[in-house]
Amino acid sequence: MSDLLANLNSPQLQAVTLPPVHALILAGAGSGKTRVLTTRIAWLISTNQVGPHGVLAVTFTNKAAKEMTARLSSLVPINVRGMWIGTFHGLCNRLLRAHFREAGLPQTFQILDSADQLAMVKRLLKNLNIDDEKYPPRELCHFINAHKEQGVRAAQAEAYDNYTQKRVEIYAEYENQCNREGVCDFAELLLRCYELLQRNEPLRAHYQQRFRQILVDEFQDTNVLQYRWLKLLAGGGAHIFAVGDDDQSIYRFRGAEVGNMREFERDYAGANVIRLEQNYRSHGNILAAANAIIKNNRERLGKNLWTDAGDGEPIRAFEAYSDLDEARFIVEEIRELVRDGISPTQIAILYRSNAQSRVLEHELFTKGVPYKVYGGLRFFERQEVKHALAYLRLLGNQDDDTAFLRVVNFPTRGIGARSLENLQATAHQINSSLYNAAASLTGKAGQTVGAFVRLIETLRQETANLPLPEIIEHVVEKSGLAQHYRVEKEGQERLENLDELINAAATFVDDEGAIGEGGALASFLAHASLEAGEHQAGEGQEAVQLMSVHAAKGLEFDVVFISGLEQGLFPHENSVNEGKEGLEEERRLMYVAVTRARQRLYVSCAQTRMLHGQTRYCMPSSFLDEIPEGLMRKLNKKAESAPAVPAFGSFGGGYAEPAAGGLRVGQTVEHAKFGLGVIVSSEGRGADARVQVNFGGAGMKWLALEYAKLTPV
DNA sequence: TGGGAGTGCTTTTTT
DNA sequence: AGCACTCCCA
Repeated sequence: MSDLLANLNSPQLQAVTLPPVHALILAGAGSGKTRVLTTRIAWLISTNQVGPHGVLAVTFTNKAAKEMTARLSSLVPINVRGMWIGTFHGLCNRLLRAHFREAGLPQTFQILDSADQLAMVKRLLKNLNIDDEKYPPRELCHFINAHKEQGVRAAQAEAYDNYTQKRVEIYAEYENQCNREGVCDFAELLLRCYELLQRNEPLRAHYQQRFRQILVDEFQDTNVLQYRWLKLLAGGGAHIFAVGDDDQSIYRFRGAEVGNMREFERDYAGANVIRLEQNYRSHGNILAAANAIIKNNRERLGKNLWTDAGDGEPIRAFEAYSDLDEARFIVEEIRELVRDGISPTQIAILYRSNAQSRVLEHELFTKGVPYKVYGGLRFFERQEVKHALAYLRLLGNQDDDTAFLRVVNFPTRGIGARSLENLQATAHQINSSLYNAAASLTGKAGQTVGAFVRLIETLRQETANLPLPEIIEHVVEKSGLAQHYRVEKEGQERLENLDELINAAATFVDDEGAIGEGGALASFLAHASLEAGEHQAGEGQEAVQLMSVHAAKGLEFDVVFISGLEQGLFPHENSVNEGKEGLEEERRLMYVAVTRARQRLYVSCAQTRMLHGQTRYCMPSSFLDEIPEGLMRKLNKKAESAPAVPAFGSFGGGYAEPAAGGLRVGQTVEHAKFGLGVIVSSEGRGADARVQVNFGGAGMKWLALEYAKLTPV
């Protein structure tokens, strides 16, 4: 016990040893959040205030859930296996599997990932003869998800105009289709689970009695429905221990509701609020910069991080001529750091958008620096893996039209668009799944599709009673997938991934041991949908880490480079256009980026950047101005290296003479209304001369030189 | 049926 | 620039 609580600081200790009450822990970056959370659980269990059985711990990512489980089992000698520690989606899935009948789902219901959802919406639009230009499928997905995340079904959705009315109708059709097929999208898992508990009194009472202590990680990322779900579960007198940091809320764009933190304080008026403000991660200058930046946000619960680690090094700032120049600078610094003995794994390059990684990768590759990029395509999202999974899904649930369409003609077996149109029409008529409609099909289509259905039947018979990995092996082989990739020119890697899928299944069976409701296949498929990533190869490799700022949340490194700090990129113009809220979210993102660094932080920007195949001229990010000068050391090159900025008119209008007043492309200018901007291009001459100016936040403008007053800066 | 050419989009991302 | 998607022709 004393071991458990040793080395906690006073607020941490206070949080961990609170009596069973509602509590909100405002945990700043690097303040020992995960430690407090896990120690709290361990303390509650080891002091017999709750059994492992009575704990419900919720996280957002599988990684966080795994880490919590691992740490917990090292803290207390209990079997953490059966404990309810997981992601919102994972836990809801578990609950729905256990009570599939009450939830109105087939036992082997399958989970649609975002790509599956999009495919289904597209299919629906086609069937309903709706113009997908007027109703873009992506927007519809967002519309549907946003409603579900607010707990709103199509039947309750409000529409004040015809356009929205139509979207609600599509939403309703989508719900029907999902029900017909017996599939759930991600948001559905939560909503379905919530409704089940709300509607089913005995079930609710059961879980309310069971979970006495509910702990939530990253509470600032919860959406409306998730918070309601928590409140519902806690409704029988359980206590909620919520840990979060409003300053690190960076998922508003996907429905996260920072307001939940204030709401929590209001809903549980007696809740204890404890602030963890001592940072154990970063040196003083880095922390001071982070604090100075986040201070500019108005909507905050208030919190100021401090450290007793000393000031440390100044923040290094670099303004490059171009993105390539910036990449060169970063890679040069890294090579020096590595020569000085810093481990490459302790060096991270962060960027706002994934597209920025390209230049950096190129430069790292050229200089022979090993690196690893996080983000991008995940294992279970690869096409060959999705194909294999689609066959497996059909074995488990033949009504899964998405899976059906994915593989009915892959590898090709002579089933063309014509046949499928017929099939879909028939299915629509007799209100059945495509699979079942196949029997009613006549002619050539009937034969080819019939052969496919028989293939699935045969596979089902042949694999019944086989262990999971062998099922997959058999299906991959007999479906023709393996042969297809064997023949394909670039198929080798895909074949390897299919082997890897079989391995993943073997590992899954070993790890999970117990087979959940609906058998090994169903639970493996759920696992594949819910845990699309984490399958990172070469984890322990000595490589520099490249990732988006979002992906870096929760991680820390000795040395961090924040690249591309340019107005319009970071903060991103799309966010800035969303107004104050958008800008504040970008600022929180910057805060997250800065607080990843332990010892040394670099911030850099470029005057020009290739974006979407075009050169853009940029101004330094306003966030750079928010870092106090005294904390920074500027490392800019001397002017001797030739500026990458072309002279005025060297492209665009073909205007050879420099314009009056020393204006040229790349020149920073000031405008009375739009503020500071950079000249991007020019056209015309004399009285017709116009320049295009990037004003960052105020946008891109064409201005006539004769009228607009532009002062060179 | 399937490949090649043409078209359009492009912030962040977990589940 | 790069990628996904569509369309059209052999």
